[in-house]
Amino acid sequence: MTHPFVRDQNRRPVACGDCGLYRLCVTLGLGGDDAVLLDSVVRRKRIYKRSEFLFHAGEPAEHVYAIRSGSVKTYLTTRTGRVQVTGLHLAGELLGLAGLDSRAYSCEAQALETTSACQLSLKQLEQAALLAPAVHRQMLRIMASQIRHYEQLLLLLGKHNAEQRLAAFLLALSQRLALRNFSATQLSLSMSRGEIGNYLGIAEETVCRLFARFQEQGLVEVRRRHVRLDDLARLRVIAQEQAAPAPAAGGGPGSSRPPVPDAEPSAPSALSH
Amino acid sequence: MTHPFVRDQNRRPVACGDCGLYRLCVTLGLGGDDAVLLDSVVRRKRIYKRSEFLFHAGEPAEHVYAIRSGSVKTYLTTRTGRVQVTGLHLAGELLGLAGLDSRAYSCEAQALETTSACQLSLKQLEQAALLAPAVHRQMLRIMASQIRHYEQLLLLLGKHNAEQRLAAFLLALSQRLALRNFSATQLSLSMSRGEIGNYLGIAEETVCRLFARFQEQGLVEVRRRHVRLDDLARLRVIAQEQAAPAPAAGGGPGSSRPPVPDAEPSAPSALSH
DNA sequence: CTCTGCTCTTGATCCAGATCAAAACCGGAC
DNA sequence: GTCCGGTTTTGATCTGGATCAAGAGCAGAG
Repeated sequence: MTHPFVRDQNRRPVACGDCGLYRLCVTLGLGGDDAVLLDSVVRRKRIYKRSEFLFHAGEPAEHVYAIRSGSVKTYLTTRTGRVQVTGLHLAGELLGLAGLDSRAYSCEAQALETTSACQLSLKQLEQAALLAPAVHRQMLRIMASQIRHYEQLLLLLGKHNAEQRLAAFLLALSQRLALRNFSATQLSLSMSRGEIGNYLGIAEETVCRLFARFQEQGLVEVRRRHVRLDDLARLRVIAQEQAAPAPAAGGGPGSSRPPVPDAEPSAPSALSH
Repeated sequence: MTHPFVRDQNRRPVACGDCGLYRLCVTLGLGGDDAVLLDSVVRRKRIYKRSEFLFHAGEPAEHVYAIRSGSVKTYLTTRTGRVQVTGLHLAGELLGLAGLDSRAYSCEAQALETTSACQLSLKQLEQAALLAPAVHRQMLRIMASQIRHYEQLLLLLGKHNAEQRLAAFLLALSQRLALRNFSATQLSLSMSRGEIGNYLGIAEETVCRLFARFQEQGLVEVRRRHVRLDDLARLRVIAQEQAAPAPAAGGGPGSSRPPVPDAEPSAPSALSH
C-alpha cells in the first residue's frame, strides 16, 4: 500500500514565471517577455547532487543562484566547527545575495537533494542595472526582502518558544510552496530533524517530540520527512503565541512605547521570503 | 572627584568623512570631493530627543538615515507586544535599509539619546544610482553588509551562550567606536541592561550578573552605563568559545562537512556593521 | 537640598529544553 | 531477501538562564 504523501514535490522544476529572479531575467534581455521562451534561454544551468556545494563562504562571489528545482541550505560555521543553518531555499528562490557587492559569499550553500540552479553573473547584473532602472530596483527589492526576512527570523528565534518556532516553520514552508504552485498541505521536508532543529535553535530531539505532539493534537500527520498539515488555522494560533504574558521588556529610555502599531502588514510569515 | 570615564562619546558628531554614507553623499553631487564642504551641504539634518522615533514599522519609507551623533535602536514588535531589539546604530551608521525598495520601513527606530541624523531621499538615491554606477554599487554594498551582519547575529544568538554574547557585544561595540575614531576601551552604553539583554536574547538580570563576573575577573570596569574594557584579548577568547565541545549538529545529508574553511575573514565581529 | 521613579544589582527558585542513552526504523547496497 | 549505517523516536536526567522578589543607587525635578 502506498501511503498518501506526495513525494519530492520539489523535484518538479518551477517555470521561470514562478521564479524569484523572473523580473530580473526578463529585464536583462535574456528573453522577450515570454516566460516559456526565457526558460530555454537562461544559461549556466547546473545540477547539484545531494550534499554538493553551490558555493562556500569566503569564495569570491561571481554569481547569484536561482533554484529551479530541489532545495538548498545555507549555513555559517564557527571556528570551533559549530554550525548555524541560516536559510532553507526552495525552487524559485535566490541565493548568494550577500555577494551582490561582488566581494565574497558569506555562507556555505549546500544542496539538500538533487537540485538544479541557474547562475546569473553579477557583472552582467550590474551592467544590466545601469541600463535598466527596473533591474536596479528589483535588485534592491530582493536584498531588502532578505533583510526583512532575517529580521523576522531574529524575532522568531529571540522571542518565541520551541513550539511556536516549529509551527511557524511549517506554516512558512507551506506558504512558500503554495506561492510556487505546490501543495500547501502536503510537503516533504528536505532537511533532517537535526537540520531543522539547528535552523530553529532547538535540539533534534525536541523537534521530534514536537512533531509527535502536533500529531497527537491532530494538527499534522507526520511520517519521517513527509508532513501533511491538517489544521493550518490552529497551527497559526500556536505560531502567534495566543497568550499575552508580560508587557514586554526593556521599554527603552523614554518608555514611551509606540501604541503597538499594527506593524506586521500581512501573513504570519517569518521564515518566508 | 570625577570618575575616570569619558562621558557621552557619541555626542560628538562624526565628520562626513567618517560616515557610512560618505561615498554615497559625495557621489550624489551633494558636495565636491571635500568632506568638510559636504558637511555643510547635507540637507534635512534633524535632532531627535531621547526616545523619539526616526520612523515606525509599516510607515512608507522615503528616506535613509545617516546618524551624525547619538545612537538609535531598531526593534520589531510581536502582535502581543513583545519586543525584539534588532539593532544598535551609532554615529556614522545607517538606518532604514530595508526600505530601499521604497515600500515601508520594517521596524521601529528610536533614539536612545539626543541624536542628530541626516535624511537622504530614496528617490534622490535611486536617480543618482542611475547616473552614477558608484552610487549603485555602494547601495548594494551597504545592503549586502547588513545581510552579513544579520547572518553573524543569527550565529551569535543561535550557537553561543550568554557570556559569549555579551563579550562579543562589547568587542563589536569597541571596534565600531574605534572605526569612527572614538576610544576603543572607554565606552558609555546608550542602552539599558534590559535593552542589551533583549538584543542579545538574555535576561536583564543575567546581563547584570555577567557584567559583575567580568569585572571580578578583571576583564572590564563597569559603573552603570560606563564601561572600560581592560582586557580585550581575554574578552576575545571568551567570545570565541575556547572550548570545542561537540563536533557540530545536523551534519547534513551528505555529512561531507566542508574542511572548516577559514570562513570568517577578519575580526571576531558579530554585531558590527 | 529632598523626593520620586526609574535602573541596576543581588539572591532564591524554577523550568523549558538540552543532553545523555538506547531502541526502533528505514532505505539502499548487494 | 539480509545487512548496514544513518535517521528518528522515546525515555530519563540535568542545567543555563529565566523568573520572582526585594533592595540599593542615581539622576533629574522642583
